[in-house]
Amino acid sequence: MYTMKECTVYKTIDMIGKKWTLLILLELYKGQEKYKRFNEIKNGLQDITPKVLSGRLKEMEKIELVQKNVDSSFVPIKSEYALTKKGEELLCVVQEMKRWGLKWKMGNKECGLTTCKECVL
Amino acid sequence: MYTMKECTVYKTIDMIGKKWTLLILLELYKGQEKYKRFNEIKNGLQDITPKVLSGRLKEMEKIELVQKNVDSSFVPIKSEYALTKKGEELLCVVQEMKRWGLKWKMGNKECGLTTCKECVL
DNA sequence: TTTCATAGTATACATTTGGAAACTTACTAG
DNA sequence: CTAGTAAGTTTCCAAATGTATACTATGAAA
Repeated sequence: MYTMKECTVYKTIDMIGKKWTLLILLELYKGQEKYKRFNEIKNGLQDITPKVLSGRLKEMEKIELVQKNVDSSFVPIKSEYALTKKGEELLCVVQEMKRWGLKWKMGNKECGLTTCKECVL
Repeated sequence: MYTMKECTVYKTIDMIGKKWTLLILLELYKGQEKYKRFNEIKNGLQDITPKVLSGRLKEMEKIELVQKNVDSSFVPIKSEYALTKKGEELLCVVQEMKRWGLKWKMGNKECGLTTCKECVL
């Protein structure tokens, strides 16, 4: 018999539906550099606490949305995070959210690009 | 100064990011009838409790994703829910999730249609 | 020697969600 | 009178999640 848990959408939401996950994804996408450091992400997402960010990044690494590189030859140690292909392809979900959010105005002006790497809105 | 809370994506996730919201949306979309009754939705989403469903439907009505009609001439009372235009247009987000979920296989076979109104996967 | 920075971890606590189960109201059917 | 149904509500509890604050290691700089 059919169960909810077999539903693709259900499974997907289960993977990416937690608070911050998609916002971290978007933050990693922004800017011109592929890799971002822990504190860069943290500062971009102002309200996130290191505990939560650290937790989410680990989950995201595990399900292969994010790839982590550690360079311990640096002092202080240098950790970098980037989107994987799988993670990058999730951006279309974020873009649809943005498109929808802009259309059903929530006080924001449209920058014109749902795929803009620069604007913050 | 710029705050996270002004971000369109952030605001959108805040509105629709809670557990069950998108699944209820999808459930309302399924089938041939525009309107669905409380217990139909509940049965479609097996694991949802009436408390949670009731709560989500109210939130969704408030932000105008869902339209509710009550016909109290019926016995027992008849409540029906349908997607609004605003709600319907959120389905593209769900569709992108489905597309992504199918591409990065999670054990499901593709039905071929991300917009299928019938299949459960 | 004290301070600073990075990239977190640890601890304690508060708040938010969600879930299970029983209960409610109104009317109808047997 | 009892049972049943629809559409929830209520209560209580557990788990997930978030927050604040402090702390860690390492080495460089002042």
